[in-house]
Amino acid sequence: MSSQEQGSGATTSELAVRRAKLEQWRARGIEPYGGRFDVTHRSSDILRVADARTREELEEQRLSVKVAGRLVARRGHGKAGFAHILDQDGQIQLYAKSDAIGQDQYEAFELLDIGDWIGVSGYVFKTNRGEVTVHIEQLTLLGKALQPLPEKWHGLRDVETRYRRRYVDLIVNPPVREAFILRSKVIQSMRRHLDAQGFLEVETPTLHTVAAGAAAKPFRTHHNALDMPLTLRIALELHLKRLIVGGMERVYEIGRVYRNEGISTRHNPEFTMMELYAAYMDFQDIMKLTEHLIEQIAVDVRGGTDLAYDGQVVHLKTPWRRAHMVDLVREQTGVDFFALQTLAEARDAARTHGIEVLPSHGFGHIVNSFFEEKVEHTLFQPVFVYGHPVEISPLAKRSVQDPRFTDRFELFIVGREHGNAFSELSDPIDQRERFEAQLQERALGNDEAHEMDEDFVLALEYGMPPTGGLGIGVDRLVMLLADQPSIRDVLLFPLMRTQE
RNA sequence: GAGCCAUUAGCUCAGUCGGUAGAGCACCUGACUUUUAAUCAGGGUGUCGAUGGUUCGAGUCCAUCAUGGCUCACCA
Repeated sequence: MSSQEQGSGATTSELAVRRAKLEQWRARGIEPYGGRFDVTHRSSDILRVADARTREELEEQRLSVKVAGRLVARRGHGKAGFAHILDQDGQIQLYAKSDAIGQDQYEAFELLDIGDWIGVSGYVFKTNRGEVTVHIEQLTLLGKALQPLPEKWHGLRDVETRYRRRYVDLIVNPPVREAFILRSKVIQSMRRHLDAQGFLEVETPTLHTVAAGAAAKPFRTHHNALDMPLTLRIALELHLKRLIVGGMERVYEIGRVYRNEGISTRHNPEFTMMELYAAYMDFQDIMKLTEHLIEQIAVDVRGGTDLAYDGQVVHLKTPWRRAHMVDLVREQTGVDFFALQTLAEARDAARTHGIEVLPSHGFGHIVNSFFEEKVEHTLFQPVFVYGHPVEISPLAKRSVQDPRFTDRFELFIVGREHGNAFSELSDPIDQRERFEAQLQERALGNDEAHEMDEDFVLALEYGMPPTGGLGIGVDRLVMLLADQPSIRDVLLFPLMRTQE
Protein backbone atom coordinates (compact mmCIF):
# COMPACT_ATOMS: atom_id res chain seq x y z
CA MET A 1 0.00 0.00 0.00
CA SER A 2 1.43 3.37 -0.95
CA SER A 3 1.54 6.16 1.59
CA GLN A 4 -1.25 8.09 -0.13
CA GLU A 5 -3.54 5.10 0.23
CA GLN A 6 -2.86 4.64 3.93
CA GLY A 7 -6.01 4.99 5.97
CA SER A 8 -8.30 4.89 2.98
CA GLY A 9 -11.36 2.71 3.04
CA ALA A 10 -11.04 0.47 0.05
CA THR A 11 -8.70 -2.28 -0.97
CA THR A 12 -5.74 -1.31 -3.06
CA SER A 13 -7.21 -3.03 -6.07
CA GLU A 14 -10.54 -1.27 -5.98
CA LEU A 15 -8.81 2.06 -5.56
CA ALA A 16 -6.49 1.17 -8.41
CA VAL A 17 -9.45 0.41 -10.66
CA ARG A 18 -10.98 3.78 -9.94
CA ARG A 19 -7.66 5.57 -10.37
CA ALA A 20 -7.27 3.88 -13.73
CA LYS A 21 -10.72 5.10 -14.74
CA LEU A 22 -9.66 8.61 -13.81
CA GLU A 23 -6.98 8.33 -16.49
CA GLN A 24 -9.44 6.81 -18.94
CA TRP A 25 -11.67 9.88 -18.57
CA ARG A 26 -8.69 12.11 -19.23
CA ALA A 27 -7.77 9.99 -22.24
CA ARG A 28 -11.26 10.70 -23.55
CA GLY A 29 -10.51 14.41 -23.22
CA ILE A 30 -12.74 14.83 -20.17
CA GLU A 31 -11.57 16.47 -16.96
CA PRO A 32 -12.99 14.27 -14.16
CA TYR A 33 -13.34 17.19 -11.74
CA GLY A 34 -15.53 19.38 -13.83
CA GLY A 35 -16.89 22.88 -13.70
CA ARG A 36 -20.32 24.42 -13.44
CA PHE A 37 -23.50 22.68 -14.54
CA ASP A 38 -26.85 24.31 -15.11
CA VAL A 39 -29.40 22.38 -13.07
CA THR A 40 -32.97 23.05 -14.13
CA HIS A 41 -34.69 20.51 -11.89
CA ARG A 42 -34.10 18.73 -8.61
CA SER A 43 -35.17 15.10 -8.52
CA SER A 44 -38.31 16.05 -6.59
CA ASP A 45 -39.25 18.65 -9.22
CA ILE A 46 -39.11 16.03 -11.95
CA LEU A 47 -41.18 13.58 -9.95
CA ARG A 48 -43.78 16.22 -9.18
CA VAL A 49 -44.08 17.35 -12.78
CA ALA A 50 -44.18 13.82 -14.17
CA ASP A 51 -46.58 12.41 -11.61
CA ALA A 52 -49.20 14.83 -12.88
CA ARG A 53 -48.90 13.48 -16.41
CA THR A 54 -49.67 10.17 -18.11
CA ARG A 55 -47.07 8.15 -20.02
CA GLU A 56 -48.58 9.32 -23.27
CA GLU A 57 -48.59 12.99 -22.28
CA LEU A 58 -44.95 12.77 -21.26
CA GLU A 59 -44.06 11.10 -24.54
CA GLU A 60 -45.76 13.88 -26.50
CA GLN A 61 -44.33 16.72 -24.47
CA ARG A 62 -40.73 15.49 -24.22
CA LEU A 63 -40.10 17.66 -21.19
CA SER A 64 -36.41 18.59 -21.13
CA VAL A 65 -34.56 18.66 -17.83
CA LYS A 66 -31.03 19.06 -16.54
CA VAL A 67 -30.46 17.25 -13.29
CA ALA A 68 -27.33 16.46 -11.32
CA GLY A 69 -26.41 14.17 -8.48
CA ARG A 70 -24.36 11.26 -7.26
CA LEU A 71 -24.64 7.93 -9.04
CA VAL A 72 -25.93 5.46 -6.44
CA ALA A 73 -27.11 2.48 -8.53
CA ARG A 74 -26.71 1.15 -12.01
CA ARG A 75 -28.14 -1.78 -13.96
CA GLY A 76 -26.72 -2.51 -17.38
CA HIS A 77 -28.56 -4.32 -20.15
CA GLY A 78 -26.09 -4.67 -22.95
CA LYS A 79 -26.49 -1.62 -25.13
CA ALA A 80 -28.78 0.13 -22.63
CA GLY A 81 -28.79 0.72 -18.93
CA PHE A 82 -30.57 2.21 -15.95
CA ALA A 83 -29.11 4.21 -13.12
CA HIS A 84 -30.23 6.17 -10.10
CA ILE A 85 -28.72 9.43 -8.99
CA LEU A 86 -29.18 11.00 -5.58
CA ASP A 87 -29.53 14.72 -5.10
CA GLN A 88 -30.47 16.69 -1.99
CA ASP A 89 -34.15 15.86 -2.39
CA GLY A 90 -33.83 12.15 -3.19
CA GLN A 91 -33.34 9.81 -6.10
CA ILE A 92 -34.32 9.87 -9.74
CA GLN A 93 -33.86 7.12 -12.30
CA LEU A 94 -31.88 7.63 -15.48
CA TYR A 95 -31.97 5.63 -18.69
CA ALA A 96 -29.18 5.50 -21.25
CA LYS A 97 -29.52 3.85 -24.63
CA SER A 98 -26.67 3.40 -27.06
CA ASP A 99 -28.91 4.04 -30.09
CA ALA A 100 -30.05 7.35 -28.68
CA ILE A 101 -26.87 8.84 -27.24
CA GLY A 102 -24.29 7.25 -29.50
CA GLN A 103 -21.48 4.85 -28.79
CA ASP A 104 -19.13 7.43 -27.31
CA GLN A 105 -21.64 8.66 -24.72
CA TYR A 106 -22.70 5.12 -23.93
CA GLU A 107 -19.11 4.10 -23.26
CA ALA A 108 -18.89 7.08 -20.94
CA PHE A 109 -22.03 5.84 -19.14
CA GLU A 110 -20.43 2.44 -18.71
CA LEU A 111 -17.21 3.98 -17.43
CA LEU A 112 -19.06 5.53 -14.48
CA ASP A 113 -18.60 4.15 -10.99
CA ILE A 114 -21.09 4.17 -8.15
CA GLY A 115 -20.37 7.35 -6.25
CA ASP A 116 -19.46 9.53 -9.24
CA TRP A 117 -21.09 12.94 -9.54
CA ILE A 118 -22.79 13.43 -12.88
CA GLY A 119 -25.04 15.87 -14.64
CA VAL A 120 -27.44 14.79 -17.35
CA SER A 121 -29.70 16.55 -19.75
CA GLY A 122 -32.54 14.61 -21.26
CA TYR A 123 -36.29 14.21 -21.36
CA VAL A 124 -38.70 12.71 -18.89
CA PHE A 125 -40.65 9.52 -19.50
CA LYS A 126 -42.26 6.70 -17.57
CA THR A 127 -41.04 3.13 -17.89
CA ASN A 128 -43.23 0.08 -18.42
CA ARG A 129 -43.45 -0.24 -14.65
CA GLY A 130 -44.38 3.43 -14.36
CA GLU A 131 -41.20 4.80 -12.81
CA VAL A 132 -40.44 8.37 -13.73
CA THR A 133 -37.11 8.36 -15.56
CA VAL A 134 -34.85 10.79 -17.35
CA HIS A 135 -33.87 9.57 -20.79
CA ILE A 136 -30.27 10.71 -21.08
CA GLU A 137 -29.33 12.80 -24.09
CA GLN A 138 -26.12 14.27 -22.71
CA LEU A 139 -24.01 12.94 -19.88
CA THR A 140 -21.45 15.07 -18.02
CA LEU A 141 -18.99 13.81 -15.44
CA LEU A 142 -18.91 16.36 -12.63
CA GLY A 143 -16.73 14.63 -10.08
CA LYS A 144 -14.98 11.29 -9.93
CA ALA A 145 -15.31 9.19 -6.75
CA LEU A 146 -12.19 7.21 -5.91
CA GLN A 147 -13.70 5.51 -2.86
CA PRO A 148 -16.50 2.96 -3.17
CA LEU A 149 -19.73 3.59 -1.27
CA PRO A 150 -21.07 1.19 1.36
CA GLU A 151 -23.51 -1.47 0.37
CA LYS A 152 -26.86 -0.32 -1.04
CA TRP A 153 -29.03 -2.64 1.04
CA HIS A 154 -27.67 -2.40 4.58
CA GLY A 155 -26.10 1.02 4.23
CA LEU A 156 -23.47 2.07 6.71
CA ARG A 157 -24.18 0.70 10.20
CA ASP A 158 -20.84 1.00 11.96
CA VAL A 159 -21.51 3.82 14.41
CA GLU A 160 -17.93 4.98 14.60
CA THR A 161 -17.56 5.27 10.85
CA ARG A 162 -20.94 6.97 10.60
CA TYR A 163 -19.77 9.74 12.94
CA ARG A 164 -16.23 9.99 11.62
CA ARG A 165 -17.31 9.99 7.97
CA ARG A 166 -20.65 11.74 8.27
CA TYR A 167 -20.52 12.56 4.56
CA VAL A 168 -20.80 8.85 3.77
CA ASP A 169 -23.54 8.43 6.35
CA LEU A 170 -25.51 11.23 4.69
CA ILE A 171 -25.15 9.62 1.29
CA VAL A 172 -26.27 6.12 2.16
CA ASN A 173 -28.59 6.52 5.15
CA PRO A 174 -31.62 8.60 4.15
CA PRO A 175 -33.03 8.88 7.71
CA VAL A 176 -29.80 10.63 8.73
CA ARG A 177 -30.26 13.23 6.05
CA GLU A 178 -33.88 13.66 7.13
CA ALA A 179 -32.91 14.18 10.76
CA PHE A 180 -30.54 16.99 9.82
CA ILE A 181 -33.06 18.58 7.51
CA LEU A 182 -35.46 18.49 10.44
CA ARG A 183 -32.83 20.13 12.61
CA SER A 184 -32.55 22.96 10.13
CA LYS A 185 -36.34 23.36 10.08
CA VAL A 186 -36.50 23.46 13.88
CA ILE A 187 -34.08 26.37 14.00
CA GLN A 188 -35.81 28.08 11.10
CA SER A 189 -39.16 27.74 12.86
CA MET A 190 -37.73 28.97 16.15
CA ARG A 191 -36.36 32.08 14.45
CA ARG A 192 -39.61 32.77 12.65
CA HIS A 193 -41.72 32.60 15.81
CA LEU A 194 -39.32 34.71 17.85
CA ASP A 195 -38.96 37.28 15.10
CA ALA A 196 -42.75 37.46 14.86
CA GLN A 197 -42.88 38.36 18.56
CA GLY A 198 -40.55 41.29 18.12
CA PHE A 199 -37.35 39.61 19.30
CA LEU A 200 -34.12 40.88 17.83
CA GLU A 201 -31.54 38.26 16.93
CA VAL A 202 -28.08 39.30 18.10
CA GLU A 203 -24.57 37.90 18.20
CA THR A 204 -22.39 38.16 21.28
CA PRO A 205 -18.78 37.08 21.83
CA THR A 206 -17.83 33.44 22.14
CA LEU A 207 -14.42 34.36 23.60
CA HIS A 208 -14.97 35.43 27.18
CA THR A 209 -12.70 36.81 29.85
CA VAL A 210 -14.93 35.43 32.61
CA ALA A 211 -16.61 32.02 32.55
CA ALA A 212 -20.01 32.82 34.00
CA GLY A 213 -23.67 32.49 33.19
CA ALA A 214 -23.81 28.78 33.99
CA ALA A 215 -22.28 26.18 36.24
CA ALA A 216 -19.74 24.48 34.02
CA LYS A 217 -16.04 23.96 33.44
CA PRO A 218 -14.81 26.08 30.53
CA PHE A 219 -12.31 25.50 27.78
CA ARG A 220 -9.37 27.82 28.32
CA THR A 221 -7.39 29.49 25.58
CA HIS A 222 -5.12 32.47 25.11
CA HIS A 223 -4.94 35.53 22.91
CA ASN A 224 -1.38 36.06 21.76
CA ALA A 225 -1.31 39.73 20.76
CA LEU A 226 -3.00 40.85 23.97
CA ASP A 227 -1.25 38.12 25.98
CA MET A 228 -4.58 37.53 27.67
CA PRO A 229 -6.22 34.36 28.95
CA LEU A 230 -9.65 33.69 27.49
CA THR A 231 -12.32 31.05 27.88
CA LEU A 232 -14.83 29.80 25.36
CA ARG A 233 -18.29 30.79 26.50
CA ILE A 234 -20.32 28.39 28.62
CA ALA A 235 -23.52 30.40 28.25
CA LEU A 236 -24.96 33.38 26.40
CA GLU A 237 -26.67 34.85 29.42
CA LEU A 238 -24.62 37.74 30.73
CA HIS A 239 -23.97 39.46 27.43
CA LEU A 240 -27.61 39.24 26.43
CA LYS A 241 -28.65 40.79 29.74
CA ARG A 242 -26.16 43.61 29.15
CA LEU A 243 -28.16 44.29 25.98
CA ILE A 244 -31.35 44.48 28.05
CA VAL A 245 -29.57 47.07 30.20
CA GLY A 246 -28.73 48.83 26.95
CA GLY A 247 -32.41 49.07 26.10
CA MET A 248 -32.75 46.26 23.57
CA GLU A 249 -35.99 45.02 25.09
CA ARG A 250 -36.35 41.65 23.38
CA VAL A 251 -33.23 39.84 22.23
CA TYR A 252 -32.26 36.29 21.45
CA GLU A 253 -29.21 34.41 20.24
CA ILE A 254 -28.87 30.94 18.81
CA GLY A 255 -25.29 29.96 19.28
CA ARG A 256 -22.68 27.46 20.22
CA VAL A 257 -21.53 27.13 23.80
CA TYR A 258 -18.65 25.01 25.05
CA ARG A 259 -18.34 23.03 28.25
CA ASN A 260 -15.25 21.10 29.16
CA GLU A 261 -17.09 18.13 30.59
CA GLY A 262 -18.03 14.54 29.96
CA ILE A 263 -19.46 13.18 26.75
CA SER A 264 -22.62 11.08 26.77
CA THR A 265 -25.75 10.42 24.75
CA ARG A 266 -27.02 13.75 26.07
CA HIS A 267 -23.80 15.79 26.22
CA ASN A 268 -21.34 17.04 23.63
CA PRO A 269 -18.54 19.48 24.52
CA GLU A 270 -19.97 22.01 22.10
CA PHE A 271 -23.68 22.37 21.72
CA THR A 272 -26.25 24.88 20.61
CA MET A 273 -28.22 27.09 22.97
CA MET A 274 -31.03 29.47 22.28
CA GLU A 275 -31.31 32.14 24.93
CA LEU A 276 -33.83 34.94 24.91
CA TYR A 277 -34.49 37.86 27.23
CA ALA A 278 -37.61 39.98 27.34
CA ALA A 279 -37.93 43.18 29.38
CA TYR A 280 -41.01 43.54 31.61
CA MET A 281 -41.74 39.80 31.64
CA ASP A 282 -41.44 37.38 34.53
CA PHE A 283 -40.88 33.65 34.63
CA GLN A 284 -44.61 32.93 34.38
CA ASP A 285 -44.75 34.86 31.11
CA ILE A 286 -41.71 32.93 29.93
CA MET A 287 -43.50 29.64 30.69
CA LYS A 288 -46.31 30.62 28.36
CA LEU A 289 -43.86 31.82 25.74
CA THR A 290 -41.86 28.59 26.00
CA GLU A 291 -44.74 26.16 25.74
CA HIS A 292 -46.21 28.01 22.78
CA LEU A 293 -42.85 28.28 21.05
CA ILE A 294 -42.16 24.55 21.32
CA GLU A 295 -45.74 23.65 20.46
CA GLN A 296 -45.54 25.77 17.31
CA ILE A 297 -42.19 24.33 16.32
CA ALA A 298 -43.58 20.81 16.74
CA VAL A 299 -46.55 21.67 14.55
CA ASP A 300 -44.26 23.25 11.95
CA VAL A 301 -41.82 20.35 11.69
CA ARG A 302 -43.94 17.36 12.71
CA GLY A 303 -47.43 18.51 11.83
CA GLY A 304 -48.87 17.93 15.28
CA THR A 305 -48.36 17.92 19.03
CA ASP A 306 -48.46 14.19 19.80
CA LEU A 307 -44.99 12.87 19.11
CA ALA A 308 -43.58 9.38 19.26
CA TYR A 309 -40.43 9.37 21.35
CA ASP A 310 -38.56 6.21 22.31
CA GLY A 311 -41.68 4.11 21.80
CA GLN A 312 -43.91 6.36 23.89
CA VAL A 313 -46.08 9.35 23.02
CA VAL A 314 -45.23 12.84 24.21
CA HIS A 315 -48.14 15.27 24.35
CA LEU A 316 -46.96 18.76 23.55
CA LYS A 317 -50.44 20.29 23.40
CA THR A 318 -50.45 23.37 25.65
CA PRO A 319 -50.91 24.26 28.44
CA TRP A 320 -48.29 22.15 30.18
CA ARG A 321 -48.17 21.13 33.80
CA ARG A 322 -46.51 23.48 36.29
CA ALA A 323 -45.15 22.09 39.53
CA HIS A 324 -43.01 23.43 42.35
CA MET A 325 -39.77 21.52 42.81
CA VAL A 326 -40.48 21.05 46.51
CA ASP A 327 -43.96 19.66 45.77
CA LEU A 328 -42.54 17.18 43.28
CA VAL A 329 -39.93 16.04 45.79
CA ARG A 330 -42.69 15.58 48.38
CA GLU A 331 -44.80 13.59 45.89
CA GLN A 332 -41.95 11.19 45.21
CA THR A 333 -40.32 10.94 48.65
CA GLY A 334 -42.71 12.34 51.24
CA VAL A 335 -40.07 14.86 52.32
CA ASP A 336 -41.53 18.38 52.57
CA PHE A 337 -38.77 20.96 52.28
CA PHE A 338 -41.24 23.78 52.84
CA ALA A 339 -41.67 22.41 56.37
CA LEU A 340 -37.97 21.79 57.02
CA GLN A 341 -36.24 24.94 58.21
CA THR A 342 -32.63 24.09 59.01
CA LEU A 343 -29.68 22.65 57.17
CA ALA A 344 -29.42 19.96 59.84
CA GLU A 345 -32.98 18.80 59.13
CA ALA A 346 -32.24 18.71 55.42
CA ARG A 347 -29.07 16.67 56.01
CA ASP A 348 -31.05 14.19 58.11
CA ALA A 349 -33.59 13.77 55.33
CA ALA A 350 -30.80 13.23 52.82
CA ARG A 351 -29.20 10.55 54.96
CA THR A 352 -32.57 8.77 55.33
CA HIS A 353 -33.06 8.74 51.56
CA GLY A 354 -29.50 7.92 50.54
CA ILE A 355 -28.77 11.31 49.01
CA GLU A 356 -25.11 12.29 49.03
CA VAL A 357 -24.31 15.63 50.66
CA LEU A 358 -21.05 17.42 49.91
CA PRO A 359 -19.35 19.83 52.35
CA SER A 360 -20.20 22.76 50.09
CA HIS A 361 -23.88 21.81 50.06
CA GLY A 362 -26.40 24.12 51.65
CA PHE A 363 -30.14 23.61 52.17
CA GLY A 364 -30.92 24.36 48.56
CA HIS A 365 -28.33 21.99 47.15
CA ILE A 366 -29.94 19.18 49.12
CA VAL A 367 -33.39 20.04 47.76
CA ASN A 368 -31.91 20.00 44.28
CA SER A 369 -30.18 16.65 44.86
CA PHE A 370 -33.49 15.14 45.96
CA PHE A 371 -35.09 16.46 42.80
CA GLU A 372 -32.35 15.18 40.52
CA GLU A 373 -32.14 11.75 42.14
CA LYS A 374 -35.78 11.04 42.83
CA VAL A 375 -37.90 13.11 40.46
CA GLU A 376 -36.16 14.13 37.27
CA HIS A 377 -36.26 10.77 35.46
CA THR A 378 -39.99 10.39 36.15
CA LEU A 379 -40.98 13.51 34.18
CA PHE A 380 -41.77 12.10 30.74
CA GLN A 381 -44.57 14.46 29.76
CA PRO A 382 -43.71 18.16 29.60
CA VAL A 383 -43.64 19.89 32.96
CA PHE A 384 -42.36 23.24 34.15
CA VAL A 385 -40.55 22.62 37.40
CA TYR A 386 -40.28 25.93 39.23
CA GLY A 387 -39.04 27.35 42.49
CA HIS A 388 -35.37 26.29 42.39
CA PRO A 389 -33.32 26.95 45.54
CA VAL A 390 -31.44 30.21 45.56
CA GLU A 391 -28.04 28.51 46.08
CA ILE A 392 -28.14 26.85 42.67
CA SER A 393 -29.67 29.87 40.94
CA PRO A 394 -27.20 32.73 41.25
CA LEU A 395 -28.75 34.75 38.44
CA ALA A 396 -32.44 34.35 39.31
CA LYS A 397 -34.72 36.61 41.33
CA ARG A 398 -35.74 35.38 44.76
CA SER A 399 -39.30 34.27 45.31
CA VAL A 400 -41.36 36.82 47.25
CA GLN A 401 -43.19 33.97 49.08
CA ASP A 402 -40.05 32.20 50.31
CA PRO A 403 -36.65 33.79 49.73
CA ARG A 404 -34.90 30.40 49.97
CA PHE A 405 -36.28 29.74 46.49
CA THR A 406 -36.28 31.61 43.20
CA ASP A 407 -38.67 32.54 40.42
CA ARG A 408 -37.04 30.05 38.13
CA PHE A 409 -38.17 27.03 36.16
CA GLU A 410 -36.68 24.21 34.21
CA LEU A 411 -38.63 22.46 31.49
CA PHE A 412 -38.53 18.68 31.60
CA ILE A 413 -39.66 16.47 28.73
CA VAL A 414 -38.88 12.75 28.33
CA GLY A 415 -37.00 12.90 31.62
CA ARG A 416 -34.51 15.43 30.31
CA GLU A 417 -34.01 19.12 30.89
CA HIS A 418 -34.99 21.04 27.79
CA GLY A 419 -35.03 24.59 29.09
CA ASN A 420 -34.06 26.82 31.97
CA ALA A 421 -35.64 30.18 32.71
CA PHE A 422 -36.16 32.77 35.38
CA SER A 423 -37.21 36.17 36.39
CA GLU A 424 -33.78 37.69 36.04
CA LEU A 425 -32.06 39.03 39.12
CA SER A 426 -31.77 42.76 38.50
CA ASP A 427 -30.59 43.93 41.94
CA PRO A 428 -26.84 44.60 41.57
CA ILE A 429 -26.17 44.33 45.29
CA ASP A 430 -27.89 40.94 45.56
CA GLN A 431 -26.14 39.88 42.34
CA ARG A 432 -22.73 40.72 43.78
CA GLU A 433 -23.53 38.69 46.90
CA ARG A 434 -24.63 35.74 44.78
CA PHE A 435 -21.38 35.83 42.85
CA GLU A 436 -19.49 35.99 46.13
CA ALA A 437 -21.38 32.95 47.38
CA GLN A 438 -20.34 31.20 44.16
CA LEU A 439 -16.72 32.13 44.81
CA GLN A 440 -17.02 30.60 48.27
CA GLU A 441 -18.36 27.38 46.74
CA ARG A 442 -15.44 27.44 44.37
CA ALA A 443 -13.11 27.76 47.37
CA LEU A 444 -14.84 24.72 48.87
CA GLY A 445 -13.98 22.70 45.81
CA ASN A 446 -16.85 23.22 43.37
CA ASP A 447 -14.88 24.14 40.25
CA GLU A 448 -18.09 24.58 38.33
CA ALA A 449 -19.30 27.46 40.46
CA HIS A 450 -19.68 30.77 38.66
CA GLU A 451 -16.82 33.22 38.43
CA MET A 452 -17.32 36.85 39.44
CA ASP A 453 -18.24 39.05 36.50
CA GLU A 454 -17.55 42.57 37.72
CA ASP A 455 -18.58 44.22 34.48
CA PHE A 456 -21.94 42.47 34.59
CA VAL A 457 -22.56 43.78 38.11
CA LEU A 458 -21.56 47.21 36.87
CA ALA A 459 -24.10 46.89 34.07
CA LEU A 460 -26.81 46.06 36.60
CA GLU A 461 -25.83 49.15 38.59
CA TYR A 462 -26.89 51.18 35.57
CA GLY A 463 -30.32 49.61 36.01
CA MET A 464 -31.94 46.63 34.32
CA PRO A 465 -35.69 46.52 33.85
CA PRO A 466 -37.57 43.50 35.22
CA THR A 467 -36.75 40.81 32.70
CA GLY A 468 -37.68 37.25 31.90
CA GLY A 469 -35.03 35.02 30.37
CA LEU A 470 -34.97 31.56 28.82
CA GLY A 471 -32.39 29.10 27.62
CA ILE A 472 -33.28 26.12 25.43
CA GLY A 473 -30.90 23.33 24.52
CA VAL A 474 -31.47 23.21 20.79
CA ASP A 475 -29.81 19.82 20.30
CA ARG A 476 -32.04 18.18 22.89
CA LEU A 477 -35.09 19.79 21.34
CA VAL A 478 -34.08 18.36 17.98
CA MET A 479 -33.51 14.95 19.62
CA LEU A 480 -37.06 15.12 20.93
CA LEU A 481 -38.61 16.21 17.65
CA ALA A 482 -36.56 13.80 15.54
CA ASP A 483 -37.06 10.87 17.94
CA GLN A 484 -33.31 10.35 18.27
CA PRO A 485 -31.82 8.75 21.39
CA SER A 486 -28.35 10.28 21.18
CA ILE A 487 -27.17 13.86 20.82
CA ARG A 488 -24.61 12.57 18.32
CA ASP A 489 -27.46 11.73 15.98
CA VAL A 490 -28.45 15.39 15.78
CA LEU A 491 -24.92 16.80 15.57
CA LEU A 492 -23.44 16.61 12.09
CA PHE A 493 -19.92 16.19 13.45
CA PRO A 494 -19.90 15.05 17.08
CA LEU A 495 -16.56 15.28 18.84
CA MET A 496 -14.51 12.12 18.49
CA ARG A 497 -11.10 11.18 19.77
CA THR A 498 -8.49 11.48 17.03
CA GLN A 499 -7.37 8.18 15.59
CA GLU A 500 -3.72 7.13 15.89
C1' G B 1 -12.95 7.95 35.52
C1' A B 2 -15.52 2.60 36.32
C1' G B 3 -18.22 -1.76 34.44
C1' C B 4 -20.08 -4.53 30.28
C1' C B 5 -19.91 -5.35 25.04
C1' A B 6 -17.82 -4.85 20.15
C1' U B 7 -13.66 -4.63 16.46
C1' U B 8 -12.99 -10.46 10.51
C1' A B 9 -13.01 -8.27 2.65
C1' G B 10 -14.98 -1.57 0.43
C1' C B 11 -20.08 -2.46 3.17
C1' U B 12 -23.39 -5.90 6.07
C1' C B 13 -22.18 -10.14 8.61
C1' A B 14 -20.93 -15.84 9.49
C1' G B 15 -16.67 -18.43 11.35
C1' U B 16 -18.66 -24.83 15.69
C1' C B 17 -14.05 -28.13 19.73
C1' G B 18 -7.72 -24.01 18.79
C1' G B 19 -6.05 -26.98 12.76
C1' U B 20 -3.57 -21.47 8.39
C1' A B 21 -10.75 -17.55 6.65
C1' G B 22 -16.33 -17.58 4.25
C1' A B 23 -21.39 -15.55 2.35
C1' G B 24 -24.40 -11.54 0.26
C1' C B 25 -23.82 -6.80 -1.79
C1' A B 26 -19.93 -3.87 -4.03
C1' C B 27 -15.79 -4.75 -7.46
C1' C B 28 -13.46 -7.34 -12.02
C1' U B 29 -14.38 -10.39 -16.93
C1' G B 30 -18.27 -11.83 -20.35
C1' A B 31 -23.78 -12.04 -22.02
C1' C B 32 -28.24 -9.16 -22.10
C1' U B 33 -31.87 -2.42 -25.56
C1' U B 34 -37.82 -0.52 -20.20
C1' U B 35 -34.65 -2.71 -15.33
C1' U B 36 -36.32 -2.13 -9.91
C1' A B 37 -31.94 -5.26 -4.20
C1' A B 38 -32.34 -6.60 -12.58
C1' U B 39 -30.77 -11.46 -14.27
C1' C B 40 -27.14 -15.29 -16.05
C1' A B 41 -21.80 -17.44 -16.24
C1' G B 42 -16.97 -16.92 -14.12
C1' G B 43 -13.34 -14.43 -10.56
C1' G B 44 -12.05 -13.68 -3.37
C1' U B 45 -9.79 -8.69 -3.62
C1' G B 46 -8.02 -9.98 3.87
C1' U B 47 -2.00 -6.90 8.63
C1' C B 48 -9.08 -11.31 11.42
C1' G B 49 -8.01 -3.42 15.65
C1' A B 50 -2.51 -3.43 17.78
C1' U B 51 1.31 -5.68 20.72
C1' G B 52 2.87 -9.50 23.71
C1' G B 53 1.89 -14.49 25.74
C1' U B 54 0.09 -19.82 26.02
C1' U B 55 0.36 -23.74 22.22
C1' C B 56 3.20 -28.26 17.54
C1' G B 57 -0.55 -24.77 15.74
C1' A B 58 -4.41 -18.70 17.61
C1' G B 59 -9.66 -15.02 14.08
C1' U B 60 -10.76 -18.44 18.23
C1' C B 61 -7.56 -18.91 24.74
C1' C B 62 -4.81 -15.16 28.22
C1' A B 63 -2.69 -10.12 29.20
C1' U B 64 -1.95 -5.12 27.93
C1' C B 65 -3.17 -1.21 24.77
C1' A B 66 -6.28 1.48 21.00
C1' U B 67 -11.00 2.97 19.11
C1' G B 68 -16.21 2.82 19.48
C1' G B 69 -21.10 1.70 21.76
C1' C B 70 -24.16 1.17 26.15
C1' U B 71 -24.69 1.87 31.45
C1' C B 72 -22.92 4.46 35.62
C1' A B 73 -20.10 8.63 37.36
C1' C B 74 -19.70 13.62 35.66
C1' C B 75 -22.91 17.24 33.50
C1' A B 76 -28.58 22.30 36.67
